[in-house]
Amino acid sequence: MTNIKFDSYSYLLDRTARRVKGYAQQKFASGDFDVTVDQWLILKSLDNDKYLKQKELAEITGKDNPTLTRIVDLLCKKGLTERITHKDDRRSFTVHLTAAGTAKLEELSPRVNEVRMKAWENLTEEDYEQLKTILNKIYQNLES
Amino acid sequence: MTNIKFDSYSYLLDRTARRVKGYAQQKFASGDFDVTVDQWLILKSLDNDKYLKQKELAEITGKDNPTLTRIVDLLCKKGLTERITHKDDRRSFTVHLTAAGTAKLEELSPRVNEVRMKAWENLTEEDYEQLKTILNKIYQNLES
DNA sequence: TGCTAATATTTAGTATGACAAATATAAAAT
DNA sequence: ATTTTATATTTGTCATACTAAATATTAGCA
Repeated sequence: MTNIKFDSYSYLLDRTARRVKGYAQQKFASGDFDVTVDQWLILKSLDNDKYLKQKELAEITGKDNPTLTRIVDLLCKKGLTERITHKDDRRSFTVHLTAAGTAKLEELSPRVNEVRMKAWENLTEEDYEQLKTILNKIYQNLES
Repeated sequence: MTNIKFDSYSYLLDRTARRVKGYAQQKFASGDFDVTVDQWLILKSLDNDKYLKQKELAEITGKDNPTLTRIVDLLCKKGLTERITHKDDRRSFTVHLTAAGTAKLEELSPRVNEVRMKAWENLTEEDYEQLKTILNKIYQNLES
């Protein structure tokens, strides 16, 4: 018999993820962070790996290419990142942080962590580990 | 010290939820379900409670009012639901399934469950329970 | 070399999601 | 009874997703 509860689990997952993102977005907005949650994710990725092709950035952040293009567009318009033609492959752009982008990252890092923490209150270390494991299993179940 | 890992957990949650929804959406599309995942959620809610005000539907499905209005617009355009002026409150509409909507629900139910199951393969009963508990804790941490 | 297939990015179209403001109606208050 | 306040829905705007198609460039192969 097909089990009906999986549909509800999917809904629960979706709802929770939306609330976590929405809560952060509200705090980002009210705190005048001047970036969205998704834009922040790109900045952080570029802090870890200084020069990334958009393709790689998309891979790392789990965004598709069109979405990534638009987020990078917005970040460039804000002067936080810039596109540089890839030296070996003229199809590609390398994206990296500008000085302003680096400054923004420094400025926001502690404040973002502050905001992010709220969702995870009252969870034990074990909860984190279990959640991580389960989410990764689900992710892999749907791989390609 | 502010703990940096909460930002990654948030990302992991977001990424997983997007993949679960995206996977289902792909199957919905390739199987010619003719509804989106979110539209399906509305249909299912209307199957549980036959006559709901849009406000109530929004509450139940966790959508905001403008989003709900638009999803119902699409469902009505497809002839799967209809809006009826509320008898006591002319500000409100009551939404309910048409015959076509009921038929669609019958037809898709088993196929949706089939699709939804995939994400949860290899998870134990205990995993489900833990996930549910943890997600609900997170949800409540961010309540209003 | 020249042709074909693959890859990186962008553009276009539709749907969702959040927020603010507009509209219509109802309920509360004076 | 009239004014104020609250509620239900809609509309507008921007950002994010996903798909498909367009463009540019590179790589592989006959």
